[in-house]
Amino acid sequence: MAADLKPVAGARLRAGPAKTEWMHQMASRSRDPARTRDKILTQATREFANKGFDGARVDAIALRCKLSKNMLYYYFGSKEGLFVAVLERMYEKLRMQQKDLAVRASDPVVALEQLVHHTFNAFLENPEAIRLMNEENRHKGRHIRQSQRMRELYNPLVETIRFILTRGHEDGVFRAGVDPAFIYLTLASLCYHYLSNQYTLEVALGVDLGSRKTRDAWLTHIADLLKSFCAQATDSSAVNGTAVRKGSRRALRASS
Amino acid sequence: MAADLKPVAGARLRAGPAKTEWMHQMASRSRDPARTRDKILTQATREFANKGFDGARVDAIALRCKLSKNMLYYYFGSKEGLFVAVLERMYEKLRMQQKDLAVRASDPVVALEQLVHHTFNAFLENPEAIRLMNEENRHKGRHIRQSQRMRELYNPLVETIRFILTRGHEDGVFRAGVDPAFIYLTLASLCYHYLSNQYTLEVALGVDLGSRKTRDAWLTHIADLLKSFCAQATDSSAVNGTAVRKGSRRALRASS
DNA sequence: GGCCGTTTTGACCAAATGGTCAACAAGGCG
DNA sequence: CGCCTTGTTGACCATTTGGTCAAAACGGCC
Repeated sequence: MAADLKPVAGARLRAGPAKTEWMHQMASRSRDPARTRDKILTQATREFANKGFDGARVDAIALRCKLSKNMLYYYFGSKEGLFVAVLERMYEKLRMQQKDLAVRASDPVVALEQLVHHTFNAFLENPEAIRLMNEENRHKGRHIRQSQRMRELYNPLVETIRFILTRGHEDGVFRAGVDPAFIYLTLASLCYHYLSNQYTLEVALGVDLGSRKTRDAWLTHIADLLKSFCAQATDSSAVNGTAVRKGSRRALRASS
Repeated sequence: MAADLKPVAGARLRAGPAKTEWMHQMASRSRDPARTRDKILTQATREFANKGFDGARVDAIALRCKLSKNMLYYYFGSKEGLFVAVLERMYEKLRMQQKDLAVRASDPVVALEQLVHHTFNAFLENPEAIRLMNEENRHKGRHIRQSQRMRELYNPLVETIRFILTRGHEDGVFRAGVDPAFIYLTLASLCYHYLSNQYTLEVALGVDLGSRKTRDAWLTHIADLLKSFCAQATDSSAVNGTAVRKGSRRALRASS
Protein backbone atom coordinates (compact mmCIF):
# COMPACT_ATOMS: atom_id res chain seq x y z
CA MET A 1 0.00 0.00 0.00
CA ALA A 2 2.29 2.75 1.22
CA ALA A 3 5.03 1.67 -1.17
CA ASP A 4 7.42 4.49 -1.85
CA LEU A 5 7.02 7.30 0.62
CA LYS A 6 10.23 8.96 -0.37
CA PRO A 7 8.55 12.29 -0.91
CA VAL A 8 7.09 12.07 2.56
CA ALA A 9 10.44 11.59 4.22
CA GLY A 10 11.95 14.24 2.04
CA ALA A 11 9.34 16.79 2.88
CA ARG A 12 9.62 15.99 6.55
CA LEU A 13 13.32 16.51 6.61
CA ARG A 14 13.03 19.67 4.67
CA ALA A 15 10.54 21.03 7.16
CA GLY A 16 13.04 20.55 9.94
CA PRO A 17 16.03 22.86 9.34
CA ALA A 18 16.23 26.48 10.38
CA LYS A 19 14.25 28.91 8.31
CA THR A 20 16.78 31.69 8.09
CA GLU A 21 18.67 30.00 5.31
CA TRP A 22 15.98 29.98 2.66
CA MET A 23 13.73 32.73 3.87
CA HIS A 24 14.26 34.66 0.67
CA GLN A 25 12.53 31.90 -1.28
CA MET A 26 9.29 32.55 0.49
CA ALA A 27 8.76 35.59 -1.67
CA SER A 28 7.29 33.39 -4.37
CA ARG A 29 4.54 32.19 -1.99
CA SER A 30 3.81 29.41 -4.41
CA ARG A 31 5.85 26.23 -4.72
CA ASP A 32 6.90 26.25 -1.10
CA PRO A 33 6.75 22.65 0.04
CA ALA A 34 7.32 23.34 3.71
CA ARG A 35 4.53 25.88 3.73
CA THR A 36 2.27 23.56 1.80
CA ARG A 37 2.93 20.70 4.14
CA ASP A 38 2.24 22.87 7.10
CA LYS A 39 -0.97 24.22 5.65
CA ILE A 40 -2.17 20.69 5.04
CA LEU A 41 -1.38 19.67 8.59
CA THR A 42 -3.14 22.68 10.04
CA GLN A 43 -6.31 22.13 8.10
CA ALA A 44 -6.18 18.39 8.56
CA THR A 45 -5.94 18.94 12.30
CA ARG A 46 -9.09 20.99 12.24
CA GLU A 47 -10.95 18.51 10.12
CA PHE A 48 -9.86 15.45 12.08
CA ALA A 49 -10.56 17.14 15.39
CA ASN A 50 -14.02 18.22 14.35
CA LYS A 51 -15.17 15.15 12.50
CA GLY A 52 -13.01 12.36 13.84
CA PHE A 53 -10.94 10.10 11.65
CA ASP A 54 -13.84 8.47 9.87
CA GLY A 55 -15.93 11.59 9.69
CA ALA A 56 -13.11 13.64 8.24
CA ARG A 57 -13.14 13.96 4.47
CA VAL A 58 -9.93 14.07 2.52
CA ASP A 59 -11.58 16.24 -0.08
CA ALA A 60 -12.71 18.65 2.59
CA ILE A 61 -9.17 19.05 3.85
CA ALA A 62 -7.88 19.66 0.33
CA LEU A 63 -10.61 22.20 -0.19
CA ARG A 64 -9.73 24.04 3.00
CA CYS A 65 -6.13 24.20 1.85
CA LYS A 66 -7.18 25.33 -1.58
CA LEU A 67 -4.96 22.56 -2.85
CA SER A 68 -5.59 19.60 -5.02
CA LYS A 69 -6.36 16.47 -3.09
CA ASN A 70 -3.32 14.80 -4.57
CA MET A 71 -1.03 16.92 -2.47
CA LEU A 72 -2.22 15.16 0.67
CA TYR A 73 -1.29 11.84 -0.83
CA TYR A 74 1.93 13.23 -2.19
CA TYR A 75 3.06 14.33 1.24
CA PHE A 76 1.44 11.81 3.54
CA GLY A 77 0.71 8.76 1.48
CA SER A 78 -2.75 8.03 2.84
CA LYS A 79 -5.48 9.33 5.05
CA GLU A 80 -4.11 7.36 7.94
CA GLY A 81 -0.61 8.64 7.31
CA LEU A 82 -1.96 12.14 7.44
CA PHE A 83 -3.78 11.37 10.65
CA VAL A 84 -0.62 10.06 12.30
CA ALA A 85 1.26 13.15 11.19
CA VAL A 86 -1.46 15.30 12.68
CA LEU A 87 -1.26 13.42 15.96
CA GLU A 88 2.49 13.73 16.17
CA ARG A 89 2.35 17.39 15.43
CA MET A 90 -0.27 17.91 18.10
CA TYR A 91 1.81 16.16 20.72
CA GLU A 92 4.78 18.19 19.70
CA LYS A 93 2.77 21.35 20.14
CA LEU A 94 1.37 20.34 23.50
CA ARG A 95 4.81 19.37 24.65
CA MET A 96 6.31 22.69 23.65
CA GLN A 97 3.58 24.42 25.58
CA GLN A 98 4.21 22.32 28.65
CA LYS A 99 7.93 22.69 28.36
CA ASP A 100 7.86 26.26 29.55
CA LEU A 101 6.29 24.88 32.66
CA ALA A 102 8.83 26.38 34.99
CA VAL A 103 6.31 26.56 37.76
CA ARG A 104 8.64 25.25 40.42
CA ALA A 105 7.91 28.39 42.42
CA SER A 106 9.49 28.80 45.78
CA ASP A 107 6.33 27.99 47.69
CA PRO A 108 5.18 24.43 46.99
CA VAL A 109 1.54 25.30 47.56
CA VAL A 110 1.76 28.15 45.10
CA ALA A 111 3.54 25.86 42.67
CA LEU A 112 0.70 23.37 42.94
CA GLU A 113 -1.82 26.08 42.15
CA GLN A 114 0.19 27.24 39.21
CA LEU A 115 0.39 23.69 38.00
CA VAL A 116 -3.38 23.36 38.09
CA HIS A 117 -3.88 26.55 36.15
CA HIS A 118 -1.19 25.69 33.69
CA THR A 119 -2.53 22.23 32.97
CA PHE A 120 -6.09 23.39 32.62
CA ASN A 121 -5.15 26.23 30.32
CA ALA A 122 -3.05 23.95 28.16
CA PHE A 123 -6.13 21.83 27.51
CA LEU A 124 -8.39 24.84 27.23
CA GLU A 125 -6.24 26.42 24.57
CA ASN A 126 -5.91 23.21 22.61
CA PRO A 127 -9.40 21.84 22.21
CA GLU A 128 -8.26 20.04 19.11
CA ALA A 129 -5.77 18.11 21.17
CA ILE A 130 -8.57 16.82 23.36
CA ARG A 131 -10.60 15.74 20.38
CA LEU A 132 -7.67 13.99 18.80
CA MET A 133 -6.73 12.24 22.01
CA ASN A 134 -10.27 11.00 22.41
CA GLU A 135 -10.17 9.75 18.89
CA GLU A 136 -6.92 7.98 19.52
CA ASN A 137 -8.33 6.33 22.59
CA ARG A 138 -11.30 5.12 20.62
CA HIS A 139 -8.76 3.43 18.39
CA LYS A 140 -7.19 1.92 21.51
CA GLY A 141 -4.05 3.97 21.00
CA ARG A 142 -3.16 2.14 17.83
CA HIS A 143 -1.36 5.01 16.16
CA ILE A 144 0.27 6.49 19.17
CA ARG A 145 1.77 3.40 20.67
CA GLN A 146 4.35 3.37 17.92
CA SER A 147 5.60 6.90 18.34
CA GLN A 148 7.42 6.88 21.66
CA ARG A 149 7.39 10.65 21.64
CA MET A 150 4.48 10.46 24.02
CA ARG A 151 6.51 9.30 26.95
CA GLU A 152 8.89 12.19 26.50
CA LEU A 153 5.92 14.51 26.61
CA TYR A 154 4.57 13.46 29.94
CA ASN A 155 7.66 12.56 31.85
CA PRO A 156 8.76 16.13 32.52
CA LEU A 157 5.35 16.94 33.94
CA VAL A 158 5.45 14.03 36.33
CA GLU A 159 8.96 14.99 37.28
CA THR A 160 7.86 18.52 37.99
CA ILE A 161 5.15 17.17 40.24
CA ARG A 162 7.64 14.98 42.02
CA PHE A 163 9.85 18.00 42.52
CA ILE A 164 7.04 20.04 44.00
CA LEU A 165 5.97 17.23 46.28
CA THR A 166 9.48 16.64 47.53
CA ARG A 167 10.05 20.29 48.25
CA GLY A 168 6.69 20.50 49.96
CA HIS A 169 7.62 17.61 52.17
CA GLU A 170 10.95 19.19 53.05
CA ASP A 171 9.14 22.39 53.92
CA GLY A 172 6.84 20.44 56.17
CA VAL A 173 3.62 21.36 54.40
CA PHE A 174 3.15 18.14 52.42
CA ARG A 175 3.16 14.66 53.78
CA ALA A 176 5.46 11.94 52.51
CA GLY A 177 4.59 9.07 50.23
CA VAL A 178 2.42 10.87 47.71
CA ASP A 179 2.71 9.25 44.30
CA PRO A 180 3.53 11.86 41.64
CA ALA A 181 2.06 9.73 38.86
CA PHE A 182 -1.27 9.52 40.66
CA ILE A 183 -1.21 13.24 41.26
CA TYR A 184 -0.65 13.78 37.58
CA LEU A 185 -3.45 11.38 36.77
CA THR A 186 -5.73 13.21 39.15
CA LEU A 187 -4.84 16.58 37.77
CA ALA A 188 -5.22 15.50 34.18
CA SER A 189 -8.54 13.79 34.84
CA LEU A 190 -10.04 16.80 36.54
CA CYS A 191 -8.89 19.26 33.89
CA TYR A 192 -9.49 17.11 30.86
CA HIS A 193 -12.86 15.67 31.70
CA TYR A 194 -14.35 19.03 32.55
CA LEU A 195 -13.56 20.19 29.04
CA SER A 196 -13.88 16.95 27.16
CA ASN A 197 -17.31 16.06 28.45
CA GLN A 198 -18.55 19.58 28.85
CA TYR A 199 -21.72 19.07 26.87
CA THR A 200 -23.10 15.95 28.50
CA LEU A 201 -22.09 17.30 31.89
CA GLU A 202 -23.92 20.54 31.28
CA VAL A 203 -27.08 18.72 30.35
CA ALA A 204 -26.70 16.45 33.33
CA LEU A 205 -25.95 19.08 35.92
CA GLY A 206 -27.79 21.98 34.39
CA VAL A 207 -24.81 24.27 34.79
CA ASP A 208 -22.93 26.35 32.24
CA LEU A 209 -19.44 24.98 32.58
CA GLY A 210 -18.15 27.41 29.99
CA SER A 211 -18.75 30.46 32.12
CA ARG A 212 -15.75 32.18 33.61
CA LYS A 213 -17.16 31.99 37.08
CA THR A 214 -17.81 28.26 37.09
CA ARG A 215 -14.48 27.60 35.48
CA ASP A 216 -12.61 29.59 38.10
CA ALA A 217 -14.54 27.86 40.84
CA TRP A 218 -13.59 24.52 39.36
CA LEU A 219 -9.94 25.43 39.22
CA THR A 220 -10.02 26.53 42.83
CA HIS A 221 -11.74 23.30 43.68
CA ILE A 222 -9.07 21.21 41.98
CA ALA A 223 -6.32 23.08 43.78
CA ASP A 224 -8.06 22.71 47.13
CA LEU A 225 -8.57 19.04 46.49
CA LEU A 226 -4.92 18.43 45.79
CA LYS A 227 -3.76 20.61 48.61
CA SER A 228 -5.90 18.85 51.19
CA PHE A 229 -4.72 15.52 49.89
CA CYS A 230 -1.04 16.39 50.02
CA ALA A 231 -1.28 18.29 53.24
CA GLN A 232 0.64 17.11 56.26
CA ALA A 233 -1.80 15.03 58.25
CA THR A 234 -2.59 16.40 61.71
CA ASP A 235 -3.02 13.01 63.37
CA SER A 236 -6.30 13.46 65.22
CA SER A 237 -9.54 13.54 63.24
CA ALA A 238 -7.64 12.15 60.28
CA VAL A 239 -10.47 10.76 58.23
CA ASN A 240 -8.10 9.52 55.58
CA GLY A 241 -5.29 8.54 57.87
CA THR A 242 -4.02 5.01 58.17
CA ALA A 243 -5.92 4.44 61.35
CA VAL A 244 -9.34 5.01 59.86
CA ARG A 245 -8.43 3.72 56.44
CA LYS A 246 -8.04 0.20 57.68
CA GLY A 247 -11.44 0.14 59.23
CA SER A 248 -13.24 1.66 56.30
CA ARG A 249 -11.53 -0.64 53.85
CA ARG A 250 -12.79 -3.60 55.69
CA ALA A 251 -16.30 -2.23 55.77
CA LEU A 252 -16.07 -1.62 52.07
CA ARG A 253 -15.25 -5.19 51.17
CA ALA A 254 -18.18 -6.44 53.17
CA SER A 255 -20.58 -4.22 51.30
CA SER A 256 -19.40 -4.70 47.73
CA MET B 1 -36.28 12.91 3.03
CA ALA B 2 -37.77 11.31 6.10
CA ALA B 3 -41.27 11.55 4.73
CA ASP B 4 -43.58 9.14 6.47
CA LEU B 5 -42.08 7.70 9.60
CA LYS B 6 -45.33 6.23 10.78
CA PRO B 7 -43.82 2.79 11.14
CA VAL B 8 -41.16 4.21 13.40
CA ALA B 9 -43.60 5.77 15.80
CA GLY B 10 -45.76 2.70 15.64
CA ALA B 11 -42.95 0.38 16.44
CA ARG B 12 -41.83 2.53 19.33
CA LEU B 13 -45.24 2.62 20.89
CA ARG B 14 -45.74 -1.04 20.38
CA ALA B 15 -42.51 -1.76 22.16
CA GLY B 16 -43.78 0.09 25.20
CA PRO B 17 -46.74 -1.83 26.67
CA ALA B 18 -46.42 -4.65 29.13
CA LYS B 19 -45.17 -7.93 27.77
CA THR B 20 -47.42 -10.25 29.69
CA GLU B 21 -50.27 -9.77 27.26
CA TRP B 22 -48.65 -11.21 24.15
CA MET B 23 -45.91 -13.34 25.62
CA HIS B 24 -47.41 -16.41 24.00
CA GLN B 25 -46.54 -15.02 20.59
CA MET B 26 -42.85 -15.22 21.31
CA ALA B 27 -42.96 -18.93 20.69
CA SER B 28 -42.68 -18.29 16.97
CA ARG B 29 -39.26 -16.67 17.46
CA SER B 30 -39.67 -15.11 14.06
CA ARG B 31 -41.86 -12.10 13.39
CA ASP B 32 -41.32 -10.71 16.85
CA PRO B 33 -41.02 -6.96 16.42
CA ALA B 34 -39.96 -6.19 19.96
CA ARG B 35 -37.23 -8.78 19.82
CA THR B 36 -36.11 -7.57 16.42
CA ARG B 37 -36.01 -3.99 17.56
CA ASP B 38 -34.01 -4.94 20.58
CA LYS B 39 -31.56 -6.99 18.60
CA ILE B 40 -30.98 -4.08 16.28
CA LEU B 41 -30.39 -1.73 19.18
CA THR B 42 -27.97 -4.11 20.83
CA GLN B 43 -25.87 -4.60 17.74
CA ALA B 44 -26.10 -0.95 16.78
CA THR B 45 -24.80 -0.03 20.20
CA ARG B 46 -21.78 -2.21 19.68
CA GLU B 47 -21.12 -0.86 16.24
CA PHE B 48 -21.58 2.78 17.17
CA ALA B 49 -19.51 2.40 20.30
CA ASN B 50 -16.65 0.74 18.47
CA LYS B 51 -16.60 2.80 15.32
CA GLY B 52 -18.25 6.05 16.24
CA PHE B 53 -21.20 7.49 14.38
CA ASP B 54 -19.37 8.09 11.13
CA GLY B 55 -17.28 4.99 11.33
CA ALA B 56 -20.27 2.77 11.99
CA ARG B 57 -21.70 1.03 8.93
CA VAL B 58 -25.39 0.44 8.61
CA ASP B 59 -24.72 -2.67 6.57
CA ALA B 60 -22.45 -3.97 9.30
CA ILE B 61 -25.17 -3.57 11.89
CA ALA B 62 -27.69 -5.33 9.68
CA LEU B 63 -25.21 -8.11 9.12
CA ARG B 64 -24.60 -8.53 12.82
CA CYS B 65 -28.34 -8.82 13.36
CA LYS B 66 -28.65 -11.22 10.48
CA LEU B 67 -31.41 -8.97 9.28
CA SER B 68 -31.95 -7.10 6.08
CA LYS B 69 -30.72 -3.55 6.22
CA ASN B 70 -34.21 -2.31 5.55
CA MET B 71 -35.31 -3.28 9.03
CA LEU B 72 -33.10 -0.60 10.51
CA TYR B 73 -34.79 1.98 8.36
CA TYR B 74 -38.18 0.46 9.03
CA TYR B 75 -37.76 0.84 12.76
CA PHE B 76 -35.56 3.88 13.10
CA GLY B 77 -35.95 5.85 9.91
CA SER B 78 -32.30 6.75 9.42
CA LYS B 79 -28.83 6.14 10.68
CA GLU B 80 -29.11 9.17 12.93
CA GLY B 81 -32.46 8.03 14.24
CA LEU B 82 -30.90 4.73 15.15
CA PHE B 83 -28.04 6.51 16.85
CA VAL B 84 -30.37 8.58 18.97
CA ALA B 85 -32.30 5.47 19.94
CA VAL B 86 -29.04 3.82 20.93
CA LEU B 87 -28.09 6.80 23.05
CA GLU B 88 -31.43 6.88 24.83
CA ARG B 89 -31.29 3.21 25.53
CA MET B 90 -27.80 3.52 26.93
CA TYR B 91 -28.81 6.29 29.28
CA GLU B 92 -31.76 4.25 30.37
CA LYS B 93 -29.49 1.35 31.12
CA LEU B 94 -26.98 3.45 33.02
CA ARG B 95 -29.77 5.02 34.98
CA MET B 96 -31.23 1.69 35.96
CA GLN B 97 -27.83 0.61 37.16
CA GLN B 98 -27.38 3.75 39.19
CA LYS B 99 -30.85 3.48 40.57
CA ASP B 100 -30.01 0.47 42.64
CA LEU B 101 -27.36 2.58 44.25
CA ALA B 102 -28.68 2.25 47.75
CA VAL B 103 -25.34 3.03 49.30
CA ARG B 104 -26.43 5.40 52.01
CA ALA B 105 -24.59 3.27 54.52
CA SER B 106 -24.68 4.30 58.12
CA ASP B 107 -21.09 5.51 58.17
CA PRO B 108 -20.62 8.49 55.80
CA VAL B 109 -17.01 7.58 55.15
CA VAL B 110 -17.98 4.06 54.18
CA ALA B 111 -20.79 5.43 52.07
CA LEU B 112 -18.29 7.62 50.24
CA GLU B 113 -16.10 4.62 49.54
CA GLN B 114 -19.05 2.64 48.29
CA LEU B 115 -20.00 5.52 46.07
CA VAL B 116 -16.56 5.53 44.51
CA HIS B 117 -16.63 1.83 43.83
CA HIS B 118 -20.15 1.95 42.52
CA THR B 119 -19.45 4.79 40.12
CA PHE B 120 -16.26 3.29 38.84
CA ASN B 121 -17.83 -0.10 38.32
CA ALA B 122 -20.76 1.42 36.51
CA PHE B 123 -18.38 2.88 33.97
CA LEU B 124 -16.20 -0.20 33.92
CA GLU B 125 -19.11 -2.46 33.13
CA ASN B 126 -20.44 -0.17 30.42
CA PRO B 127 -17.50 0.65 28.21
CA GLU B 128 -19.92 1.28 25.40
CA ALA B 129 -21.52 4.03 27.41
CA ILE B 130 -18.19 5.80 27.65
CA ARG B 131 -17.62 5.55 23.95
CA LEU B 132 -21.06 6.82 23.15
CA MET B 133 -20.78 9.69 25.58
CA ASN B 134 -17.49 10.71 24.03
CA GLU B 135 -19.08 10.57 20.64
CA GLU B 136 -21.95 12.70 21.83
CA ASN B 137 -19.57 15.25 23.24
CA ARG B 138 -17.74 15.41 19.97
CA HIS B 139 -21.07 16.35 18.48
CA LYS B 140 -21.40 19.02 21.17
CA GLY B 141 -24.31 17.19 22.73
CA ARG B 142 -26.52 17.78 19.74
CA HIS B 143 -28.60 14.65 20.13
CA ILE B 144 -28.77 14.54 23.87
CA ARG B 145 -29.79 18.07 24.56
CA GLN B 146 -33.23 17.27 23.23
CA SER B 147 -33.92 14.24 25.36
CA GLN B 148 -34.34 15.61 28.88
CA ARG B 149 -34.01 12.11 30.23
CA MET B 150 -30.38 12.95 30.96
CA ARG B 151 -31.13 15.28 33.80
CA GLU B 152 -33.16 12.61 35.53
CA LEU B 153 -30.20 10.31 35.25
CA TYR B 154 -27.71 12.36 37.15
CA ASN B 155 -29.82 14.11 39.69
CA PRO B 156 -30.31 11.13 41.97
CA LEU B 157 -26.57 10.65 42.19
CA VAL B 158 -26.00 14.26 43.17
CA GLU B 159 -28.75 13.93 45.71
CA THR B 160 -27.15 10.85 47.13
CA ILE B 161 -23.89 12.73 47.46
CA ARG B 162 -25.64 15.59 49.16
CA PHE B 163 -27.21 13.16 51.57
CA ILE B 164 -23.89 11.59 52.44
CA LEU B 165 -22.23 14.95 52.90
CA THR B 166 -24.97 16.23 55.14
CA ARG B 167 -24.91 13.17 57.30
CA GLY B 168 -21.13 13.32 57.46
CA HIS B 169 -21.33 16.88 58.64
CA GLU B 170 -23.87 15.99 61.30
CA ASP B 171 -21.59 13.22 62.47
CA GLY B 172 -18.77 15.69 62.72
CA VAL B 173 -16.46 13.90 60.27
CA PHE B 174 -17.11 16.12 57.25
CA ARG B 175 -16.86 19.84 57.12
CA ALA B 176 -19.68 22.07 55.96
CA GLY B 177 -20.03 23.85 52.67
CA VAL B 178 -18.94 21.09 50.34
CA ASP B 179 -20.70 21.37 47.00
CA PRO B 180 -22.31 18.04 46.04
CA ALA B 181 -22.25 18.89 42.34
CA PHE B 182 -18.52 19.47 42.44
CA ILE B 183 -18.02 16.25 44.33
CA TYR B 184 -19.98 14.45 41.67
CA LEU B 185 -17.94 16.16 38.98
CA THR B 186 -14.75 15.14 40.74
CA LEU B 187 -15.84 11.59 41.17
CA ALA B 188 -17.03 11.26 37.59
CA SER B 189 -13.87 12.81 36.20
CA LEU B 190 -11.59 10.51 38.13
CA CYS B 191 -13.50 7.36 37.27
CA TYR B 192 -14.33 8.20 33.69
CA HIS B 193 -11.03 9.57 32.52
CA TYR B 194 -9.07 6.65 33.87
CA LEU B 195 -11.10 4.35 31.65
CA SER B 196 -11.83 6.64 28.75
CA ASN B 197 -8.24 7.69 28.16
CA GLN B 198 -6.67 4.47 29.27
CA TYR B 199 -4.61 3.95 26.16
CA THR B 200 -2.95 7.33 25.84
CA LEU B 201 -2.41 7.40 29.57
CA GLU B 202 -0.74 4.03 29.51
CA VAL B 203 1.64 5.12 26.79
CA ALA B 204 2.30 8.35 28.62
CA LEU B 205 2.88 6.93 32.06
CA GLY B 206 4.17 3.53 31.10
CA VAL B 207 1.78 1.77 33.45
CA ASP B 208 -0.79 -0.92 32.82
CA LEU B 209 -3.95 0.74 34.00
CA GLY B 210 -5.97 -2.34 33.24
CA SER B 211 -4.32 -4.45 35.91
CA ARG B 212 -6.33 -5.26 38.97
CA LYS B 213 -3.67 -3.93 41.26
CA THR B 214 -3.36 -0.52 39.64
CA ARG B 215 -7.11 -0.24 39.40
CA ASP B 216 -7.59 -0.97 43.07
CA ALA B 217 -4.87 1.47 43.96
CA TRP B 218 -6.60 4.11 41.88
CA LEU B 219 -9.93 3.50 43.57
CA THR B 220 -8.30 3.79 46.96
CA HIS B 221 -6.66 6.97 45.81
CA ILE B 222 -9.94 8.49 44.69
CA ALA B 223 -11.57 7.62 47.98
CA ASP B 224 -8.67 9.05 49.96
CA LEU B 225 -8.75 12.18 47.88
CA LEU B 226 -12.42 12.77 48.54
CA LYS B 227 -12.15 11.88 52.17
CA SER B 228 -9.31 14.27 52.83
CA PHE B 229 -11.18 16.99 50.99
CA CYS B 230 -14.40 16.53 52.90
CA ALA B 231 -12.71 15.93 56.21
CA GLN B 232 -13.35 18.29 59.05
CA ALA B 233 -10.49 20.79 59.01
CA THR B 234 -8.30 20.78 62.08
CA ASP B 235 -7.49 24.49 62.02
CA SER B 236 -3.72 24.47 62.47
CA SER B 237 -1.53 23.48 59.54
CA ALA B 238 -4.56 23.79 57.32
CA VAL B 239 -2.98 24.04 53.92
CA ASN B 240 -6.31 24.41 52.25
CA GLY B 241 -7.97 26.43 54.93
CA THR B 242 -9.33 29.91 54.40
CA ALA B 243 -6.30 31.50 56.00
CA VAL B 244 -3.81 30.08 53.56
CA ARG B 245 -6.18 30.07 50.65
CA LYS B 246 -6.34 33.83 50.55
CA GLY B 247 -2.62 34.20 50.42
CA SER B 248 -2.05 31.55 47.80
CA ARG B 249 -4.83 32.92 45.63
CA ARG B 250 -3.19 36.26 45.58
CA ALA B 251 0.15 34.76 44.74
CA LEU B 252 -1.50 32.80 41.96
CA ARG B 253 -2.94 35.82 40.24
CA ALA B 254 0.41 37.53 40.23
CA SER B 255 2.02 34.56 38.54
CA SER B 256 -0.51 33.81 35.83
C1' DG C 1 17.51 28.31 -23.74
C1' DG C 2 17.01 23.46 -22.64
C1' DC C 3 17.23 19.72 -19.32
C1' DC C 4 15.73 17.67 -15.02
C1' DG C 5 13.94 16.79 -10.57
C1' DT C 6 10.36 18.57 -7.59
C1' DT C 7 5.74 20.21 -6.86
C1' DT C 8 1.00 20.54 -8.31
C1' DT C 9 -3.08 19.43 -10.77
C1' DG C 10 -7.38 17.67 -13.63
C1' DA C 11 -9.58 13.67 -14.76
C1' DC C 12 -10.81 9.35 -13.47
C1' DC C 13 -12.05 4.87 -10.83
C1' DA C 14 -13.68 1.05 -8.14
C1' DA C 15 -15.67 0.28 -4.02
C1' DA C 16 -18.48 1.41 -0.40
C1' DT C 17 -22.42 3.67 1.67
C1' DG C 18 -26.83 5.60 3.19
C1' DG C 19 -31.09 5.13 1.55
C1' DT C 20 -35.35 3.55 -1.37
C1' DC C 21 -39.02 0.63 -3.73
C1' DA C 22 -41.85 -2.81 -4.81
C1' DA C 23 -42.89 -7.13 -3.65
C1' DC C 24 -43.41 -10.80 -0.39
C1' DA C 25 -44.43 -13.62 4.03
C1' DA C 26 -47.18 -14.03 8.24
C1' DG C 27 -50.53 -13.72 11.36
C1' DG C 28 -55.08 -11.73 13.09
C1' DC C 29 -59.73 -11.47 12.11
C1' DG C 30 -64.25 -11.29 10.09
C1' DC D 1 -60.79 -18.96 3.49
C1' DG D 2 -59.38 -14.45 1.96
C1' DC D 3 -58.43 -9.77 3.27
C1' DC D 4 -55.50 -6.48 5.46
C1' DT D 5 -52.22 -4.77 8.46
C1' DT D 6 -47.61 -5.57 10.09
C1' DG D 7 -42.99 -7.30 9.52
C1' DT D 8 -39.28 -8.57 6.30
C1' DT D 9 -36.56 -8.93 2.24
C1' DG D 10 -33.78 -8.78 -2.42
C1' DA D 11 -32.52 -5.78 -5.81
C1' DC D 12 -31.31 -1.38 -6.97
C1' DC D 13 -29.54 3.60 -6.95
C1' DA D 14 -27.20 8.09 -6.60
C1' DT D 15 -23.63 9.81 -4.37
C1' DT D 16 -19.66 9.92 -1.90
C1' DT D 17 -15.02 8.61 -0.85
C1' DG D 18 -10.33 7.17 -0.52
C1' DG D 19 -7.11 6.63 -3.79
C1' DT D 20 -4.49 6.64 -8.58
C1' DC D 21 -2.23 8.17 -13.13
C1' DA D 22 -0.30 10.68 -16.39
C1' DA D 23 0.71 15.07 -17.51
C1' DA D 24 1.69 19.81 -16.62
C1' DA D 25 3.83 23.89 -14.31
C1' DC D 26 7.70 25.51 -11.83
C1' DG D 27 12.38 26.58 -10.67
C1' DG D 28 17.28 25.69 -10.42
C1' DC D 29 21.31 24.66 -13.10
C1' DC D 30 24.34 23.96 -16.81
